[in-house]
Amino acid sequence: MAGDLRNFQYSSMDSGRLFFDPSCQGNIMFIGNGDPAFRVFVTSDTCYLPVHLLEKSFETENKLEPERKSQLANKLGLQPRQVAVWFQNRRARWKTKQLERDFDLLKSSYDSLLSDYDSIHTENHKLKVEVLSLTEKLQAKEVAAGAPIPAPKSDPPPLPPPPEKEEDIVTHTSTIQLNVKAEDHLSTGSGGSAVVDEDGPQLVDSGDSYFLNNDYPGCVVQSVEDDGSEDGRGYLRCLWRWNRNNMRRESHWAGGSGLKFF
DNA sequence: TTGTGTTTTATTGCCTCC
DNA sequence: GGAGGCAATAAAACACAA
Repeated sequence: MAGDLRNFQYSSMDSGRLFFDPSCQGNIMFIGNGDPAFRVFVTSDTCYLPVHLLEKSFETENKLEPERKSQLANKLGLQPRQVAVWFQNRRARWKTKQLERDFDLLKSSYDSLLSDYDSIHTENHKLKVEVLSLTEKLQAKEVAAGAPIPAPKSDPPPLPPPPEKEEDIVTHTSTIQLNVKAEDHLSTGSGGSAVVDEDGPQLVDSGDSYFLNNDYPGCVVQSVEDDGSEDGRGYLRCLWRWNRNNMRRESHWAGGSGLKFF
């Protein structure tokens, strides 16, 4: 094959010596000794290795219509089937990468939620301690004034300390009885203050719309009182819950929509 | 040099759409 | 029924550490 060797630099990764083939109308060169498998496409300002040409085409459209397949195959000196296979494998690689990106996004979202959970849990504990302290002060004041003292229904046991690691949260959460009923939540209305359920220490609503609910064991539930639909109904929605073995949180599970209308 | 892990190319079987 | 897509996987090439 007639021609000469020229320096080639496509990028920091792709460089070397090219065999320039003047018989190819000046726009195709070959890496090394001219093996057609290593041809390079040259425009006025850019060199394309075959894979670059395929990549460029893939960026434009990741599906390959027959006409474009034939064009690429002709240009690259490949069988149309090889071009099709390349696109197929390229789509598979893209999908894998996309899954990795999605996973990273979900993980950062999960970490953020976990952080929110921790701070809410800490705040919850502080408020409970404050309620107990104020209750004791009130009782002492009533004793001093000679007023009859209503017997407390029960002394809520102290909450365990807030979890610090994900594994701790699993254990810790399983120690809390989730027995606040939806009515309890709804009856707290717009007061916005933390409420201690009279059966125990499960507090749960700070007046916002996230709480624990017996209809959804293990769930953190959101109450949506007006979903914007014409029927005017609201609904409860399980935002996430611990899976069966309390090993991890899950936001979707088989067997239900996670919605309960009221 | 060799064992091991990764990447790329190609094949197979199944599914969907026209 | 044929074309094309996808998932799974085999085979070859390649990279790299011991």
